[in-house]
Amino acid sequence: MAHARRPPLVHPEAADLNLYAVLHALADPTRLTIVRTLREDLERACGTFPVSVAPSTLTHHFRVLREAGVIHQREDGNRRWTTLRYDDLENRFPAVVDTVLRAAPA
Amino acid sequence: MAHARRPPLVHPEAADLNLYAVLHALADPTRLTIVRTLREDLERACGTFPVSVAPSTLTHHFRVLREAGVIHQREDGNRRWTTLRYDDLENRFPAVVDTVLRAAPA
DNA sequence: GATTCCTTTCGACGTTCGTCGTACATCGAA
DNA sequence: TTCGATGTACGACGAACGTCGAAAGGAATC
Repeated sequence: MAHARRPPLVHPEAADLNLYAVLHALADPTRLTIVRTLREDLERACGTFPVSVAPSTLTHHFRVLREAGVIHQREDGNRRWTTLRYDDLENRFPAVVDTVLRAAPA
Repeated sequence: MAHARRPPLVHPEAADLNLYAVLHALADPTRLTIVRTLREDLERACGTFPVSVAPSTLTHHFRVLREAGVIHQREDGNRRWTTLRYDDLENRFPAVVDTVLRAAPA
């Protein structure tokens, strides 16, 4: 019987998204770079983001984004693929993501 | 010769506003309530906001907002009047304030 | 002067943050 | 089976956070 080798990834329900958690998640240069990258490319592996922090730091930022409901991650072999939960975010907080991205320095 | 009795209030230049500082400032229920109140009423005295924290905590939140460039405060007697720096915010980060306010729970 | 009101400063508290190094687990390929 | 690549978990660190109470300053009023 198949079961998860690693603790399963927890994603909040769309209805449970919290604006303050989302804003906090966006209020960091590394994390906002991740979000902008995902807004352009649909899906990415963890190691392929144009950020310059240690791998363990990157894992931390992914957790913050994931627990805030900003991103979704799925396992595939020893890779972890990440997508933006754009529809859920739009539904709960219309225009927030794009407005923030437009305001952010490139 | 007139001079300030209290340390003068420091406000960042409009050109120095930092998006991450602004997002962090908005990512707190008490502070976002202050911003929403100021978006409706132009100017308010410190003690007149519909928030329920200790006075010293309120002072802390005002400092966070002021140093992020979100609000402006001026002295008048023993009152401190607060306004939203809406034009400066719009200029640097168009639509961010209203989009966030629209997304926030009432 | 004395009093009262508005707001701040200070110090404290427990918590969370962003960062990292190290160690580990998993997978795919040689 | 061994190796390298990918990504996580854990523990640590200094710094900042949100909160409060106590004390104080300055202004208006009695």
